[in-house]
Amino acid sequence: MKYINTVSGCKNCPYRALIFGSLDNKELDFLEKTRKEIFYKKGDVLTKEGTSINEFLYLKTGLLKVYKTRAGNKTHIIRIAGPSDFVSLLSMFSNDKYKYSIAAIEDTTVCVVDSESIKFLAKSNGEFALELMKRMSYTYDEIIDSTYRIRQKHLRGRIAYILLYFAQKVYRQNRFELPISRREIGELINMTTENVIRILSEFRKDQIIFIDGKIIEIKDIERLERIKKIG
Amino acid sequence: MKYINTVSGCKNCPYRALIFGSLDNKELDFLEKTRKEIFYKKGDVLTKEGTSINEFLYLKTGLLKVYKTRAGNKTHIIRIAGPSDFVSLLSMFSNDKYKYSIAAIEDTTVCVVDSESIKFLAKSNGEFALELMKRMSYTYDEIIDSTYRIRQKHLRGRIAYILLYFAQKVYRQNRFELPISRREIGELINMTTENVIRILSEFRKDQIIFIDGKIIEIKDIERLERIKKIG
DNA sequence: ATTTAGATATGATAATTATCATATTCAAAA
DNA sequence: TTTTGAATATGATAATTATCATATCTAAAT
Repeated sequence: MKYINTVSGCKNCPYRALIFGSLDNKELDFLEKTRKEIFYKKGDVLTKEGTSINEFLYLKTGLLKVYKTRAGNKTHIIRIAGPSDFVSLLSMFSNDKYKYSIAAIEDTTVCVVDSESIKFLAKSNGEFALELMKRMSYTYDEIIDSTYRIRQKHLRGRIAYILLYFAQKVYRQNRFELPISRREIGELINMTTENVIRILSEFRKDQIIFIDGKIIEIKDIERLERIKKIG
Repeated sequence: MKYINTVSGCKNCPYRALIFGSLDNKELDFLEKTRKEIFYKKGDVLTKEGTSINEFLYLKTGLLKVYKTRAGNKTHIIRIAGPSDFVSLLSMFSNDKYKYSIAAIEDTTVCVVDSESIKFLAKSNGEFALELMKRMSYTYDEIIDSTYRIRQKHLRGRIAYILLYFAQKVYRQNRFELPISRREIGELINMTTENVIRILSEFRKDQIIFIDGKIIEIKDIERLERIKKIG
């Protein structure tokens, strides 16, 4: 991680409206007092499950994974978070310890403000509190939805789901570089590493995708959509 | 459903401290203006996914299931909610439509207040807003946690999990009546009805449980705990 | 009282997925 | 450069789970 010289503050931040829309300039000044902008390299761990929550994280650029580690070192990736996701909203208001770990899966820039400042503003500004709740609830609902959606699919359907997720939601391109390993894909959509590799190979043989290491190109998106739906 | 004559108000409610601890008497009076107490019989549907959220529900006695219906009439039960659970917190602040359906799986009494009143108080009373967030976040975290915990277990482990859940968390007795059918158990822990029945029969043959229709008695709790852990 | 639909029950079989074994490639560290 | 460990890859097999078939039981509706 590396501190970045802050170029511009919250007031002109393109993401301001997403969550800080109800804060006035005075309140933003208050937030900025504890604000830091931090750069994390791919692979860096931002927070670890069980450690104290002191900061409110706010993703500007890059990609993070939110995950949980269970007995036997088994890891579940709960979600992938991108710009405009409010990744530390989870568990921040219910717990003083992180319930999830967060790591960068791409080079990432985050804004960090003191979590007590956020709580103070939530207390004093009801509009802001409602905005936080809205965001939080939306984020959680998405997690639950995708979990149940994935669990009813077969292996091929899950791989189709995750490839389309990266292509459509994250990179908005049919050709992209996977930010995570085959093992991590398995941790995200609940299957073994071998089967992730196997199904990807199947898709390659069926000319649905092109693979070169972590580079994936979707060649037959209709077919992939169909596989996602049925299986 | 049936309206109940309100005997005592929020001020003396045993659950007041759980979520309304930060509201003063004046604010409680405000809430009580729209407050109704409603009785639902087992099987009654309280809310349906997709309909407008107008009320804030607050479970006093009984048991509810929170569920989602997918394409092909496939149902997922997201959670079982009991007294002191704040069942309509989910999606209330992110959406004006329910994201989940709710039905009574036992005779149930709920308090209902206008959702706009709750939002008004959240806006004007920051402490209350934080309490709501805390509850909401806690509830969501529990759902996510149990989902991931269940999905890594085998069938026997899942049945052990759900039996111990009812015995320990819901009824606090080794002998209890299942509030849901075998099919619904499957919808909750992700397995087919046949396999739910089969594993229950296995447990009966192994003298781990006694079964008489919906009545279950856990005879060998240590063994069940072990099955829950390993499988 | 009879019908009927749904719930419970069990066996046989098919489908799905994990595990184990082994090989190769790749990238980081010595 | 060599070594080493992790990631990718593929096949064979075992384990797990779903599906299909069929039967009985139960409770609600006629």
